[in-house]
Amino acid sequence: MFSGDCRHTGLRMVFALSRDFFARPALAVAPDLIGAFLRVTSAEGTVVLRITETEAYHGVGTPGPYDAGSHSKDRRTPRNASMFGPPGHAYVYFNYGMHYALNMVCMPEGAASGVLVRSGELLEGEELVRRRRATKRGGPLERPIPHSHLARGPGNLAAALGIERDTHDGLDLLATPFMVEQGTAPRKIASGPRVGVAGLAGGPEFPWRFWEHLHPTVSAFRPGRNAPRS
DNA sequence: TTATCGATTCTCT
DNA sequence: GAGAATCGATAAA
Repeated sequence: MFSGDCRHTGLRMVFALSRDFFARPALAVAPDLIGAFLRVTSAEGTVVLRITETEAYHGVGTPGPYDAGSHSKDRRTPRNASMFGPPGHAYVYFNYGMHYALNMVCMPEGAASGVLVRSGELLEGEELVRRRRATKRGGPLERPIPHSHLARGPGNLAAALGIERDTHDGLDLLATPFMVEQGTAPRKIASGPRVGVAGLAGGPEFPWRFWEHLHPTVSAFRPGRNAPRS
């Protein structure tokens, strides 16, 4: 499923994912993104990580069961507008009063669908990420963050990449400052209920979370309120 | 190992 | 005004 333009960046050949890759339901895209590389550039520098955990969210216009856990389950609002935009763009939202989260928009324009990028393995830019994480915590850390936890969980991943709604919501993922590239295939992909999603949509009927089996960067599972246990 | 709780503010009803 | 696609610390088991 990996395809796209080929170009040279220094010594490395880079295969950017294609627009068509994202023009599918998020449920199909989410497992295919495990192992892909995500590159984000800013004035401070570049961070590259390998995606190890994703979740699919469907909204209006996307085939499949009604997804009550999705921000775009019923209608377009100012917050979720990017989710209805063209595929291969970013949907960034602010949550719990302190965290940003990054989604990759799927399906053709007009239909709402997105993949939440939950965790990644840091490949480049560790020093910058450590600085950003320390800044977010309001000062020097009492204990250094383990390498595998630097982009573990959606809030931490957004902080590691320096992503905020004002600056990144709606931007193209296939152009600077983003770039989503073909990566290295995971050994094994596991799936299960989504994290923190309330009700039936957070239960085993919706195994819409995907991760690389046994990978240390994958975040801990937390059931949502009233989510049925399997 | 698992459970609970506080921090903090946006979004939608 | 209620609840939220979270995180990390601390308490309990």
